[in-house]
Amino acid sequence: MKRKITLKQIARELDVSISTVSKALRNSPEISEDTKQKVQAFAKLYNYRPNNIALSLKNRKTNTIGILIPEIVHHFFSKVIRGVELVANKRGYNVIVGLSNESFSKEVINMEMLANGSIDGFILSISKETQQLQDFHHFNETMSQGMPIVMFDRVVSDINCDKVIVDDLKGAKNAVEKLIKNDCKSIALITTKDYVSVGKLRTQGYLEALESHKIQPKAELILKIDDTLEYESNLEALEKEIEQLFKSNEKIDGIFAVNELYALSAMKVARKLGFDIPNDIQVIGFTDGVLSKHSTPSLTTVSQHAQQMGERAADLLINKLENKIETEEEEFQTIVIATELIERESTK
Amino acid sequence: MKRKITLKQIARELDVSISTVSKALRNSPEISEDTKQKVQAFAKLYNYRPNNIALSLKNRKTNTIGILIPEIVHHFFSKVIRGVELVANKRGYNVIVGLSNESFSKEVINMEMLANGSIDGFILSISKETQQLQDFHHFNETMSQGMPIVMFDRVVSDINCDKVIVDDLKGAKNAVEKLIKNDCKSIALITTKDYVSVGKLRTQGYLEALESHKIQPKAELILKIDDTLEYESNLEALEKEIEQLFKSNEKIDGIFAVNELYALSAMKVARKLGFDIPNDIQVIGFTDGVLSKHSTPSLTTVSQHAQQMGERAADLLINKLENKIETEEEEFQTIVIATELIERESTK
DNA sequence: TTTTAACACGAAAACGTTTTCGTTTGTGTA
DNA sequence: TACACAAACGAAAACGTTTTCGTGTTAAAA
Repeated sequence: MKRKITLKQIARELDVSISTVSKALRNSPEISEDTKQKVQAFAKLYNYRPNNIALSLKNRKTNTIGILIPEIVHHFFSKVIRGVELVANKRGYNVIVGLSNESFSKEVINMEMLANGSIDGFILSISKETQQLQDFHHFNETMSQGMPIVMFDRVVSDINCDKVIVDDLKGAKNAVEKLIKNDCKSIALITTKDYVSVGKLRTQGYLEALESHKIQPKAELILKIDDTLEYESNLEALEKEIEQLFKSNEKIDGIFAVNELYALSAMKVARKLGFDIPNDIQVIGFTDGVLSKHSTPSLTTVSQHAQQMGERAADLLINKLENKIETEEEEFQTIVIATELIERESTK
Repeated sequence: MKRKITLKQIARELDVSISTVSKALRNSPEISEDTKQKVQAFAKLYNYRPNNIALSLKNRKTNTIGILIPEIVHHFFSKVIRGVELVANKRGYNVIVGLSNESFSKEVINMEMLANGSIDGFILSISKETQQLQDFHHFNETMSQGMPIVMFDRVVSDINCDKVIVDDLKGAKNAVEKLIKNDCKSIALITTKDYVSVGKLRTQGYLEALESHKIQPKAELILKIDDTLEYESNLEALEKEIEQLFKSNEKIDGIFAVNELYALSAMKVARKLGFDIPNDIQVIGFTDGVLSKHSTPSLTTVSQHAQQMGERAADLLINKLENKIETEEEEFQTIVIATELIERESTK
């Protein structure tokens, strides 16, 4: 087991100085052709590669970006990671992943671990608990130390940093308007409690769509789920709530759900109650998941272009890292990714 | 924007040496109580944290593990990552992610990037292209430089390293035996071409199950899909092939598919042809995906315990990293994770 | 022959730590 | 008084690079 070879070892073997080796390998004109050839040949033979850690220390730059997300077993987030990885790799960066598991403290700890030199900047989406607590000191501290942050999807408007978001409001509005155009008269909304920023915006989109078509929103058609619970393990409870919704509002003929699972559950319950989709009830979800595509009937959804979000976020961050012009009064961008309504079988 | 504070700065401010600061912060008995208090207070005030990169360089240890997988938008792999991250974090390690995108060259490049000091060891699952090419030099080179590797799921038996695998053969055999017990007389297999190691093993499990029940396997009941194509984009082609399978074998009453999508497609086609699941045809898939749980009917599957695989792999790697007893003739383990048949609606 | 300039290379600092091994000071002992 | 010894601290090396700034040698110019 031969350890990796270093400049020092090459220098000793060839009886030259470390500086000479370094320069020879970088093809410096200071070094004679003879020496260059000798050194380069030797380096190739022993498969020399500069040590990244030493480079990072010297350059005070790791060429690594940290991505901090609430959950990785999640179609949306993994697609974002793919986008980030794609451009990061293309631009010579590595990606280090931290998971907050929706917990505030894990988010803070993870940030601190990574902020101590391991990475050059952050791409992150904040945890639910952080959204509830409204405690953002760790973001501010990190940024005040000169480490740039790009937030995506779940962002916090009070913080001054680059952001990549999806147009939740407009996406939701379009979806609901689609239902209205398709002749739905009584459209229910299945959403989350309001502290989830995206849930709130999508709810607002629903309301605006109704309003702009002179439809009076009814409180009993809006079901707000408490999603601090893991959904996967609380499917039955969710389905019960939805069933209740259907039973107390018999005229429901359209459903807009703020995520995939709510939409799927709604379809399942509807079918169980004897409704036909899309003839009796039309359903639209908000997501980028696999379930929508493969469910029966397949689900019409508002696509968020998750991978593109990741790509844009990575480009934003790397641009900032490489243009450190140290211009005081820096400015931050917010990129809004347009949503797209993907029509499938759950709507007419 | 104040940069992170260093030992040197603290030393200068307090008019002591760097060594004293370092020792004071680590509570060395060499330093007087007075000085310790002074230094520690100052450090706390300025939120001093040692620089990870400098530590890595000094200790020749990064406390970071690299995970290299073919694809991240994939339920199985993301669950593995979650497992890895979980124990890595608990044991004080960070996780850096590389994606090969099923490409040999990207796998090699990613390995080389990370092997140059960025990480202490690898957890990986090899790409399809690498499996086809049977070119494993990069693994051998990496290991010969003293960097440990743990392979999971898609492993290569010729390479001597720690491995975490699922008992593909037995899992498949159990599944098929379940179908046999459920009175299936004509069981079809939907699998991949043989170069995919797991596909091959699962096929073998299918054959062994038949054999042990004195059932003669029929070539026409075995459909081998070329999965070099992205499945998602070639769904129709896949469904055509399956439809053909059904039409030329009218007596099929059971299906074992080596992954989720094949199973789902089979169900879809079966329904389209007027079969009832599970009464006319029973279906079992092999996977850990979300689709199985939420499809209608929900799919009986062989679960691979992906997260557990990740956890075991991480423990294996970290143990090796921390027990570097430099005993020549080191030995490698292969951990086999038992599969579990999760019965849902697609079987009786 | 002397001066100059190009050439080829080496020494050393720097990045931020930790740790080993002095060195100084003060105190107690012979 | 001389000596040993502990206490408290500092200098320096080391991890592996890159880069700046010498420095010595040689060949060309004066």
